[in-house]
Amino acid sequence: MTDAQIDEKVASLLHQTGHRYSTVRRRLVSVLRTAGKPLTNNQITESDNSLVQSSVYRNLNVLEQAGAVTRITTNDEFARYELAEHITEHHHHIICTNCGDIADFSLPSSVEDSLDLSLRKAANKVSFNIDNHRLDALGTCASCQ
Amino acid sequence: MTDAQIDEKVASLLHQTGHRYSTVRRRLVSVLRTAGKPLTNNQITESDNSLVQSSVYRNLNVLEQAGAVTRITTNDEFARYELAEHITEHHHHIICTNCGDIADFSLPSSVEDSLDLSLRKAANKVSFNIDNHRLDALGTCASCQ
DNA sequence: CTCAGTGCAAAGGATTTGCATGCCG
DNA sequence: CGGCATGCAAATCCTTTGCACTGAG
Repeated sequence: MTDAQIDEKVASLLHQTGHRYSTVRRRLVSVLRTAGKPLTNNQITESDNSLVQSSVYRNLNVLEQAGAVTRITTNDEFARYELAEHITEHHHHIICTNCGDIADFSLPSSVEDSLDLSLRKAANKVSFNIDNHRLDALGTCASCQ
Repeated sequence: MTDAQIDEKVASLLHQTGHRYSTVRRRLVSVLRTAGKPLTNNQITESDNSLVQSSVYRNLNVLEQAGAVTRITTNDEFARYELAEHITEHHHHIICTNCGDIADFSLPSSVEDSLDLSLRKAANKVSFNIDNHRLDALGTCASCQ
């Protein structure tokens, strides 16, 4: 998706939920798009220091409810945000268990498919409805090795 | 693993790291074993109200560093703990996105194997060393549907 | 104009820590 | 005994919220 297409998509999502695509929200989307990986609130305000902590939190929540960004948690104490998958595409994360840094990756669709099938079977047994899955690889990044 | 075997294993892990297998720690292990799914600090103190919040936190950290329990985070605001996989066995979680409740499940080993292989390939591309993976299914539990 | 959005500062809430006391090895 | 472990209360720190002001439509 091009930058313009992303903007259009996010604007549409926001308007559908009765929100404006304000300057701060545009900057947030821009930072997340450029990063290409999930960012903490701190990483966001460091990337663009015109942004204020509380506004970032508030707007990430708005964008999440609009379906434009996704909140993810690793095992450290910070929540991270990335653009939603219908804006980027389905992917997974490699998480550094030492410093918390994240890289994105994708799986062959054959693997995704057999995974989906197995998940659906497993969910039946415990009476859950599955909407989605989340697969993370845990290890150490290049600079922590 | 039988209860006695678990106790022995945990005791060994603690002693190796210079800790005692105290009464509180025994109760913690007992609660986690009985639950059969990851619990929050609150769920733990509710299950055994002889346990005190701060001691539970402190001892979960000790047990985690000893390798006896694993800390996991869903997308809600609470950390959860379960017995480590070399005490139970490799498994995954189905997380209710509404109430945060968790159920355990396992995958056919054929699926696990192809997954592992794909993960290793993907990790190479971004110079990560993979230790482990984490696969969660996200959906709604029976009582939230 | 008007109301959603913003920045600042203060409040919330899960988790951690200091300290005096208790108890295992 | 000696030091790790515990309980209580206070402190931390990420995140949320109240409020007065600003700005988009």
